[in-house]
Amino acid sequence: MVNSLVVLLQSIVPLSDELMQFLAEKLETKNYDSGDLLLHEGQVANNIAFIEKGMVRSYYFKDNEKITSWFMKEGDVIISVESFFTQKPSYECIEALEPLTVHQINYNDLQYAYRHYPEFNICGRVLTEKYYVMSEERLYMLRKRTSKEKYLYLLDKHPDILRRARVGDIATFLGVNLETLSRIRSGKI
Amino acid sequence: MVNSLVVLLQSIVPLSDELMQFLAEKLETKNYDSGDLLLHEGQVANNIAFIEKGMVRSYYFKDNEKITSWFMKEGDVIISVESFFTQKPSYECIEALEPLTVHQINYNDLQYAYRHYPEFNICGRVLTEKYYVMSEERLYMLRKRTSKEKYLYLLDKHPDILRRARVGDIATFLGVNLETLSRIRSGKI
DNA sequence: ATGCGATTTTGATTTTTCTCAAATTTTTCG
DNA sequence: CGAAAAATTTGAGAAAAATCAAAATCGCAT
Repeated sequence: MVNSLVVLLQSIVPLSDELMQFLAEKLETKNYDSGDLLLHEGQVANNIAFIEKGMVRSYYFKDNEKITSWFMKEGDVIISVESFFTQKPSYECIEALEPLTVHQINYNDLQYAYRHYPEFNICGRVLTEKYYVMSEERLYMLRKRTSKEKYLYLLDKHPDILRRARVGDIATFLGVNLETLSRIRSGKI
Repeated sequence: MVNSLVVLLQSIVPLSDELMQFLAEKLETKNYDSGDLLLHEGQVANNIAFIEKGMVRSYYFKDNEKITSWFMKEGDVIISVESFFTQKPSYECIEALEPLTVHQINYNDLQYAYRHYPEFNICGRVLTEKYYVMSEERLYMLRKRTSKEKYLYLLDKHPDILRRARVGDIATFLGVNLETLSRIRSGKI
């Protein structure tokens, strides 16, 4: 069901019947297994997806190491920001960390909706604003000085991530060594 | 003159004469001296401003230290993202680092423009997308491991900031000690 | 030009974090 | 269930960065 997405959009601005009809036609539901990639490095992000169930992370390569850029879960709208907005090849991958169900719409259909249903631009703007604010919050977190401060902030704001994601993936997100994070978690630091 | 702002907006989407008229009426030009605050901590960000000339930084307090969150300069649109979008009191301050000229519009007028001139939402969305991408780029920079890597990345992408801003302000932005940054700059690290 | 305050640089030492290596625990799947 | 793989924890030593203290330089106002 696409219901939870409709609820989200309607909470921003009432949608016309035609727009609802258009979205219902264009939205595609997809399922992934844990470990599957929704977006590969070098590929242009062609879809924007709403997570019905499960969790993903985006990551990029640096010196052959996978660096996590963020985690997203049910209720979130996911894209590779830069690639989708600029329609250039992505430096990021998006990986399912759990069995995953998403509803997605492609770039062209989305742009069509923006052009033909003016109120939909409000949805687009408000959602973009929301994700921008969240991006700034991650910046706030990463500028914390010590590894322990970063960990504690993440624990406070996103305890679910610490429960559901791997230590190694969280470590690269925080810019901390895997072993250091393990020591922090077990109270040795 | 508000010309450079109009050029920016028109490059995103053609604006109707009425909208241009509305903006011309509502935009207010303000000048600040170096060191002046455009936004104080605890104040709700009421204006979104386009920088005609000069540079600013946003910062917040942590343990009585001012932590720089970003630098913005001529051609940029500046706000305290979180406070303006959510209309809650800001944890950030915005400080002029040089003599500054901005053109600003207040929150209510902007919301009015979004409601009455649908095409203006496109401007809003596209600008927000652009700043979102830039925010993600800062995250990329901060996740670099060593202090030197962060410095070199900033030098590569924003050499003007390194020229125009104080070492101490750049240091808190990068999450690096002032003395460490000084040593990196002089090649001792 | 000159002196004061702010900013930046330099030095020595301590603390934090990383690295490498290995042991342990957990998860996956035939 | 049980073996293999993956993930996490632990330990010891090395490297990076922070801290504290002081000197040097810069920028501005008189």
